[in-house]
Amino acid sequence: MRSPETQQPAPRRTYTISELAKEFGITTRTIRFYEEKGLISPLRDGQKRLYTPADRVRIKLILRGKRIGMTLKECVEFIDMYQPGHNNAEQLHSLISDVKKRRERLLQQRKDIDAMLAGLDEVQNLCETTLASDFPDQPPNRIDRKRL
Amino acid sequence: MRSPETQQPAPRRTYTISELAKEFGITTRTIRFYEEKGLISPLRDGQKRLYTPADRVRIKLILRGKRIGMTLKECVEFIDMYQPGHNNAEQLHSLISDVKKRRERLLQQRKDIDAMLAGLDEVQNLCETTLASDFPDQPPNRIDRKRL
DNA sequence: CGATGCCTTTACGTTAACGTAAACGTCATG
DNA sequence: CATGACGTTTACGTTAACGTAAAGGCATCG
Repeated sequence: MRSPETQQPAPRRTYTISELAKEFGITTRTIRFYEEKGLISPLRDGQKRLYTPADRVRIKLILRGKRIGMTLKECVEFIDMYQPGHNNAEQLHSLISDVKKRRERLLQQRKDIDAMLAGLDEVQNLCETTLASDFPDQPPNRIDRKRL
Repeated sequence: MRSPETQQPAPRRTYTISELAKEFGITTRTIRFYEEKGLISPLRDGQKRLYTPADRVRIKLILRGKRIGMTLKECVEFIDMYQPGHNNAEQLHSLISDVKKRRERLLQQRKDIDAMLAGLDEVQNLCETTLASDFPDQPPNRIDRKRL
């Protein structure tokens, strides 16, 4: 054999549907649903689905999108931005325009989040100072002693 | 008259439903729906709804929550954190615990957003360098000249 | 006084994103 | 060879968040 120790760089693995479901904390139904909607296209071993590392990444990206409130449609749109496939100048300009819009939305969302985080800080401070002043030296695990 | 020029500090205004709808770019149906779900409770002038500045703020907060993917239920929960109403130590501790959980989620969301923003930057750079190298000196507003 | 504009309520329709159940194949294992 | 543990397809159910339409009240404008 020529050149031993020259195996593929590693990502020669595949995943079953339940492996991925478990890893991501979702159901197999959800993964099949994403396929049904064209978000992923796993290989097949006979009947059974086989997921490549690339499929796994797509799912990861989908879930990331969902966490910030994107619809599945928006998730695909976003993921598709990464794929080249676009060639001519017009398409490139259009893509840049899309990128800019997306960025604006993301920046707005980050503003929203920062505002909410600030609010949470206030609330927590208020709670803690109230606790410190109204219930000083509260021993932990004190039995419920209501009024008097 | 005693102490003239001593009127209310200003927020003596109210809003109609369509005023708010227009301001926030939503429909009156949406606003009524929020009321139906108990998210807001406007005053009435006979039949007609009258919204106070406080109502307006609540709507603003709801929309902010929605922008980052919160459900309406979550929006109310979040808004309710601001309201005092909680008195005893147990409730305060519980509230602090809730605040911490919310903060974790928000921080995760911000991570997600930052990652996506980084991705967008990459895509845009790629587009622009491709444009610069493949289509140098492209005059702006060139008339559509397809093939030859 | 009829049309227009804004408001109301009631109620059925719609879309997204799955959940849930039924009914079946396939392999390994006791 | 029955029994799980996993996989499959098909199909109907569900929830959230409104959309849309029907039918009507009240004021104002020309």
